[in-house]
This record gives sequence, C-alpha cells and structure tokens, in this order.
Amino acid sequence: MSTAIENFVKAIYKNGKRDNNDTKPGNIAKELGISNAAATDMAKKLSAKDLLHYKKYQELKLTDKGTKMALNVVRKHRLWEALLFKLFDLSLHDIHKEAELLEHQTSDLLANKISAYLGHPKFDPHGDPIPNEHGEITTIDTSIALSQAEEGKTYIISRLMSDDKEFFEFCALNELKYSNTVFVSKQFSNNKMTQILVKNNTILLNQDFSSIIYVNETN
Amino acid sequence: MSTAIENFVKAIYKNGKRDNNDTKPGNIAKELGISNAAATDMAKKLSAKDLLHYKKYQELKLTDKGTKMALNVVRKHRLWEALLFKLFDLSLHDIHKEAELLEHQTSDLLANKISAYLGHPKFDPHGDPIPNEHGEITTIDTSIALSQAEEGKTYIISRLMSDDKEFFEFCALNELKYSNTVFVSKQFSNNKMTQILVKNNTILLNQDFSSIIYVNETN
DNA sequence: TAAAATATTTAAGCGAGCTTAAATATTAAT
DNA sequence: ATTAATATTTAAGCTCGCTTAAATATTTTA
Ligand SMILES: [Mn+2]
Ligand SMILES: [Mn+2]
Ligand SMILES: [Mn+2]
Ligand SMILES: [Mn+2]
Repeated sequence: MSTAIENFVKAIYKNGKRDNNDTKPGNIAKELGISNAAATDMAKKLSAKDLLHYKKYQELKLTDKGTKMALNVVRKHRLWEALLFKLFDLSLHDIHKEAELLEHQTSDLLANKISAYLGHPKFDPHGDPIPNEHGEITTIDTSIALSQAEEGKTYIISRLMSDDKEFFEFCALNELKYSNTVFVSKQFSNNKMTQILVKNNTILLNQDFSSIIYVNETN
Repeated sequence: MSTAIENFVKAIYKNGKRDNNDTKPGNIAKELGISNAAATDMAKKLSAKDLLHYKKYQELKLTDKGTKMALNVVRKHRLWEALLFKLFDLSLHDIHKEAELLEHQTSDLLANKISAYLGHPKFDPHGDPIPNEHGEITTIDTSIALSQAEEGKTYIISRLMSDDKEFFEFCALNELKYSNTVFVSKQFSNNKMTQILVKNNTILLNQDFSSIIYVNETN
C-alpha cells in the first residue's frame, strides 16, 4: 500500500485514540495537511479496499484489516524512533520526522530485525507503546494527562503525546522528559491550567500542553 | 526531488561507471524496469530541471547538478547498507533491497549521523566507495575485474558489483566475499571464462560473474 | 548500399493523489 | 424553528509517473 494510504489509516487510528475523537474527513484532512475533498475521496477509495467503513456524513471507522495496517505502520514508526534515539544524537522532533518517512519503506523483516536488536522494546522514546509483530499492544496504559492529575500528588512522566517541534523544545528546556518526576502544585480548573513543580522549577501549563503530557502515579 | 527522479539520475550515474556505457534511454529503462517511452519522457523533464543534457538519439549526460544529486543518493544507499550490515543479520541482497527504498527518505542530517556513528566509513559491505557529505569519492580504485586478472596471480576481493540475489547466493556458497583471497588458475580467453581457486575450491566463472567481481593484487 | 532489425521518439491515455469551486447537508446560534 | 455558520460532498481539473501503439530514426546485416 502507498504512503498516502498508510498515513491515512494511521491518522484515523490515532484520532480514535484521542479524547476528542471526531473522526470525520475534515479532521483527518487537517492532520494530514490535505483538503477536505481529498480526504472524502480517499475515504471512499479505502472503503472499496475494505480498509474502513464509509457512510456519507458519518464518522470513519477502520475495519479490522485497516486497524491491522495502521498498527503495522505505527509499529514501524515507533521502532525507528527507538533505534534512531538509541544510536544517534537527535532531538525527539527530528527523530519523529525521519520516522514519519522511514515507516513506509520498511519491510516486516527489517522491522523485526530492529525490534530484536533493541531487545523487543515495549515503548518508544515518547513513551508510546510499540505494537508487536502481530499488531498487538500488550501493555496496559494506566497513565492520565496532567490536566486530569490530582493537586498535591507526585507523578512520573510516561508519555509526551505530540509531534510538535515547539512542544519538544519547551519540554527540553524544562526537564519534561520520560521518567522524570512532576509534582502537581495546583489545578486552576476555571482557567484550565495546571501548575507543576519539576526539579525545583515552577511551571504553569495551559491545557494545550497539560493534555498531552501523560503521567503515572508514584507508588 | 521524487523517488523516480532520484532513481533515474542514479541509474545514469551507475551506467556511466560501467565498462559498457551506452547511456541511452533504453538501457536506463531496462535498469529501472520501466518502458523506453517513460525513460525518454523523464529524460526530457530532467533536462528542463537542469539535471541532465538531452539531445534526441544521443547519450544522456548528467549535469554537475545531476551528478551531485546522484552521488548524494548513492551516499545514502551505501551508508544504509553499511549500517544495516553492522547492526543486523541480513544478507547482502536483503540489505541492498532495503537501502534501495530508504535512500530516498533520508535527510542529509540523518545520513551524516549514520556516517559518524560508523566512523565515517569509506566503503560499504560490497566494497563500493561511499561518497563524503560533499559528494566526493576520495578513495582511488585500483581494482580490476576477475575477467581482466592475470593467470597464476593471487588477488584479494575488493568489490562485488551487483544487486542480483542469485549472484549473492552464489558468492555466499563459495566464500566469495570482501577481503577474501582468490588465486586465478586459468583464463579461458576464447570462451570468456575464468577459473579460480578459493579456499581450495576450484570454480569456473562465466563472464557475467567474472566481470562483476573486482579484485586487487596482493603486495 | 539497401534492406532488415533494433532503438528512440511521439502520441494518446490511465490511475493516484492532490487542488479549487460549487452544491448540499449538518450543526450551532439566535 | 429559522437562520447562520460550518462541514461534507460532488465536480472538474491538475501533475506525476507510468503504459501501449504507432511513427520515425539509427544501427546492423547481408
Ligand atoms: Mn513519533
Ligand atoms: Mn508517515
Ligand atoms: Mn546496493
Ligand atoms: Mn532507490
């Protein structure tokens, strides 16, 4: 399958994993940087290929076949990120950009080799789970967004769910990275902001950021 | 530039490096597995982009710009081969196949990172030279094809110039690999065959193979 | 050197993956 | 419940990278 198709099913898959999951052509179009018309068009084509269910004006739903394809692409993406992160001195954003292209030019054989080389890792450098070679995610995700965290509690960063360059620059500047500890000092519910303490620095996050930084409770 | 364009200029570049260099559309078409018409068409387009010189019925000649592009793709191809060969247990042919795709989805930045990680290697696993980041090949190639080798002399394998699966299988079965020693026991000039001795095995090579196995004299 | 074989070019056309503009349906606001 | 705003769909058309068939040029062979 083509790069365009792989990116399309992946976008639907990822959209479904988000809170705010309105998986209509317009949202997929926005994610992929194409026109709404192009997205509708592609949806129809993929429906004919049995990769998704399409009914006019309804949400797009991946079929089992489509989900499998999406997970295979996601697997390759995250394996590449893990490999590049391990071998080279590159930013999370750069790694993501490279993986976004490499994921479509990688045989299943090579993906398995990368996985074996890395010791079959369960998570990529963002903390995102890596599907196994059967397209299964076996880990259970207990993490919550910082926006949902409890005031006065201490958490550990488990995922940075983004591919935005500026977000990663912000994270790098403020020690916000995988496995670091965060204390939630205040939730400003009305203003949808979260105040945290990281390595003795107080940071006030707006919802754009507090909703994509995922954490686990300490135990 | 697109994958199609990169493969096209690379094919011209590689054709020019061969003995039998008739760089007309038909030969490039054959190499790329496309029709002659498609090759002529592409040649015209690339001429407009100043990547090559095209005159009806004449040979295709890369411009400086085209040569630079070709060398950049070749660089990425060979760096990928070197990396995959080092990290994973994959055959030369498999490595080549993966590199053929990855070469087009690799930023200059990533290529430089791969090169640095490997200690800026000068040769890939086939013995082919790796252009540096300015597109220069600084090594001098003194090797000759086994078909040109002298009877009674001993040589060291320096390059296996092919991407054919069966050829690599043949090489693997007969200890024909980079840096191994070969004794040329007889040249059958009339029949264009070469008899060699490798690890006490006598092998009779036809010209198809003797012309793509490159060797250096021992000193 | 003339005929035959071969290669190249031109012409027409196709599918993939886009675009913009217009028509139509859905959703939100008054 | 209308109206206005927004999203989706349809329609038409574009480029890229191919194809096959026919026309034309080159090269080989006799
Ligand atoms: Mn990523
Ligand atoms: Mn991608
Ligand atoms: Mn190769
Ligand atoms: Mn290639």
